[in-house]
Amino acid sequence: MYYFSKKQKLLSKQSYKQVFDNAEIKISRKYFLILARRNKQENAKIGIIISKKNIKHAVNRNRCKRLVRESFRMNQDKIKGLDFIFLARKGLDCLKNKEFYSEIDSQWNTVISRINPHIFYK
RNA sequence: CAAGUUAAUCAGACAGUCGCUGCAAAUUUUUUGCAGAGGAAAGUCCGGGCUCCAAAGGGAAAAGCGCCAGGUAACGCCUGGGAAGCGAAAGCUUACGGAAAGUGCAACAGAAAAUAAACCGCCUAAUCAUAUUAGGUAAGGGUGAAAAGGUGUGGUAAGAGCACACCGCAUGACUGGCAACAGGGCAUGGCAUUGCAAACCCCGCUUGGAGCAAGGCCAAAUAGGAACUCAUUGAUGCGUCCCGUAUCGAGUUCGGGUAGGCUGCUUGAGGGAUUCGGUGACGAUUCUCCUAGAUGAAUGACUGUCAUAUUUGUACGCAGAUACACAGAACCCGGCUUAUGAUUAACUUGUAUU
Repeated sequence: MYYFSKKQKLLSKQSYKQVFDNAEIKISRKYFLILARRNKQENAKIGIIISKKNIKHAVNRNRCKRLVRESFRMNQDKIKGLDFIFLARKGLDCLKNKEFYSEIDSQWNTVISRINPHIFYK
């Protein structure tokens, strides 16, 4: 089952800091930046950061968050045991939903390909 | 049909799959059921509730408001009325108290900007020879945002409320109105009081401060600490100042409150309907409904059908594609302001037809 609860979120300042300080993978694209780091748990976790500077209206910020979360939810079994931080850049809110998904879904695969030598999953 | 004015309503609908937040129930950790953004949730510009600050006291200062009456928990809001202004009209707009309490300012231009004044002009007199000096004048010219009532007749050296008629203005009574105010009616006055109070100011009314990160409870760590008794007149604090007022130093006895969690938290000046009162804002009455509570912050995604708009292809039956405004609750209400897609109704003006 694909579900998404508080277990899959980064909740505290410390856990954010850990990912920022020792990010093993960086994926930079035009509209966003993904940081990733291995954790010692089974779940994958994600934190989403969208600043007011980059996306002005609260409606669009919420929409981006929800779409990123949805994409993460559908792909989470591929990327177990990793902590992510998703940073939005300017212009992310201009994408339509379909374009949005095609942009992000492909990134999970590149994450796997980079991390694959180090990790085994059941 | 076109242009405009004023109100009101809606914010695509339904079904399925996966997911999130809260509540309830079961079973015990997973299921099932129910509920889950707005008219502006926005700007944070006003006004309250609620909470704490020391008993939230007195005075000064400061700030806000300002036609009248009503509504309201309250307001800088709303309703009705008055006045002034804008518009051809429907209608709209207004910081709309006081300038004879005092002070101040009025750029440039202009002769002069407020105890009036005299550049050109007009008139009189003198000199002198067509200009100068002295006086009178406020009709004409020019300047300005603004120039000390207007028009006409009489009058005069020329003129002037100097006099008269009409209009305007001021004051007083009277009439109407709760009042602001109104009155081509009455009396008095020859006209005084130029404008600016969004200059100081005066008058009237209002205002203590800070905010749910308020505040309360449970509580790892670490240092200060709390109660009682004794001593004392300087410091600190009460978020503008003064008055006023609270705390402190020593000894004894007790304990402490940051991370984190819980609470505050959603039943309320609540919504809907009926009847009654009121021009209306609104008030009263009875019945009925319960309708988000997140906290690295839920309310989403995908698919299908129908509906709306645009557009492409049309065999005029339809088929395909695209789009669907402004915008996201954070303690809660009442307003204001700004953003914005439609639809409907009433009214005004113009045109065409009958």
